[in-house]
Amino acid sequence: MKKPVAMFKPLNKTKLHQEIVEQLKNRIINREVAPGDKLPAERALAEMFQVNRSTVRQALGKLESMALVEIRHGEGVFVKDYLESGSLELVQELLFKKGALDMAVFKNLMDLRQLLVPEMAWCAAKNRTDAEMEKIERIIASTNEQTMAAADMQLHHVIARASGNVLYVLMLNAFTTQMNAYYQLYFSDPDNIAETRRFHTDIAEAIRHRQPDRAKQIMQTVLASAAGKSVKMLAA
Amino acid sequence: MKKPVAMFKPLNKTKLHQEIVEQLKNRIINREVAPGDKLPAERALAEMFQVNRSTVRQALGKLESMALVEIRHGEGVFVKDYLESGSLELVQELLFKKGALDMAVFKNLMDLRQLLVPEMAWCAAKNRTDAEMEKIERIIASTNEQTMAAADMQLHHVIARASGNVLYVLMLNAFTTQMNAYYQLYFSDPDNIAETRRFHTDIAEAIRHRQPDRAKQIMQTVLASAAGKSVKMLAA
DNA sequence: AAAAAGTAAGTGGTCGGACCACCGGATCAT
DNA sequence: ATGATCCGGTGGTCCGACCACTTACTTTTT
Repeated sequence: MKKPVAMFKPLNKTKLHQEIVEQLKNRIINREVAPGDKLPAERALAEMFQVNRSTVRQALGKLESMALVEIRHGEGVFVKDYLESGSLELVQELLFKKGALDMAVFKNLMDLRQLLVPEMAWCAAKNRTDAEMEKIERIIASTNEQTMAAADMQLHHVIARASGNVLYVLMLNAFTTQMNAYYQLYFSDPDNIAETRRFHTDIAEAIRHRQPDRAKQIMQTVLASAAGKSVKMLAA
Repeated sequence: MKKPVAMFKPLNKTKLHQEIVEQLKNRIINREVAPGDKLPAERALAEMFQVNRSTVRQALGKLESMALVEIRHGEGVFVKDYLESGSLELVQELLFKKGALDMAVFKNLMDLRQLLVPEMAWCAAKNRTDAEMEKIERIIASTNEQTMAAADMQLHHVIARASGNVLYVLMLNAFTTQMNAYYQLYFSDPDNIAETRRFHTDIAEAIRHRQPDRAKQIMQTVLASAAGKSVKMLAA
């Protein structure tokens, strides 16, 4: 398989059940259907969407594992309050609630990042193994302007693993997955690329020398700077 | 509908697809199948589990939304590395990986809690509305020894909402959902119930008077104490 | 010989239609 | 009233068929 370098991106071959998930998810998150409401029966939904019942069932199953609905055998499908039970996967939906990016949620995300990631770096500087240190340096060495976005994500991931706390890794995954668009915007500015490169060498050095406080401080500075710039860029 | 006070709890009417999810999930998390491995075809799995293919498909769909597998049309189902992509829902599975509670993961969880929850309280004391304050006091007023566990969870939830950061709420959900067993153990000690009651009035006062630093400090103290006790209780 | 086109087999995606399991309310018998 | 029974609505599972996509192999063309 050859890699299409600057080829067109493959079209959305949206699967039917995915589309159903999207529609229902949006209506639930936008509160067009209230928590506690009963959804139409599977057979009725199938009729409405003009698809087979098994397709509807597949979609409902996914909504259930997102804790957006509760399926009760013999009774029906009921909408849940996602603020009561929803999981972190919902971040992406909340970020783009009414089509546009919700600035309040974005700031929430930045705040949380500002809290978590520096602490993560602190732990990494304290607990890292030599193998992990090597991996960090390999990532930094083998990157260039084009791949900076990917490298930055990888680096964060390795740092999370080096922290010795699995939960940091899982948490980072939840955010990372849907931040691509934002990363692309951020790294469209060459200044940011240069700054990130500097940051990478700095944080690597702090972790190499096992200096938790310094690693934490570097992260704090960089994130604060990045968050500030992002808000400005997104305002435009 | 009457509330069954100390009634028997409903039995496990395990659905077939749930059981399939369990089996596959465990094998993946315990690395019995490696990331990148191809699972048997749906038709083959159906044969092995002695169920219909649609049941298998339902299970695979759930595994996919947990980011444990990747389903590629025309190719097959492939195991993903949950550390690369898994979400916070996996906490429960990791906690009980080989049947028993994994102490390392439990400590990870406590660490994360110690980082997040005090910050959450800080924000709540800063941003709370009067309506939220009322809700807090209502919860505290209407609780007794029996309902302390539930009240504590509710309180945390309201504080999360009062923080003004949706992500705290979602994050708390991810943990809260599967902490019932732990809560039950913790509140089996009357001393802990009494201490929690004191804590509730303290934190409420700090939030009422909008004293972020004090709220944070109270949370830190209480969580540190609770974490310490828990580790001891679980060792037994 | 190399490249292109075609073909077949394997796999996930959707379909429709059937039956089973479960719940809630109405009805009936006591 | 109380309990038993029935019945309609709903989710859970099953079957077997066909469609859509991918891969590897074969054939044809150049």
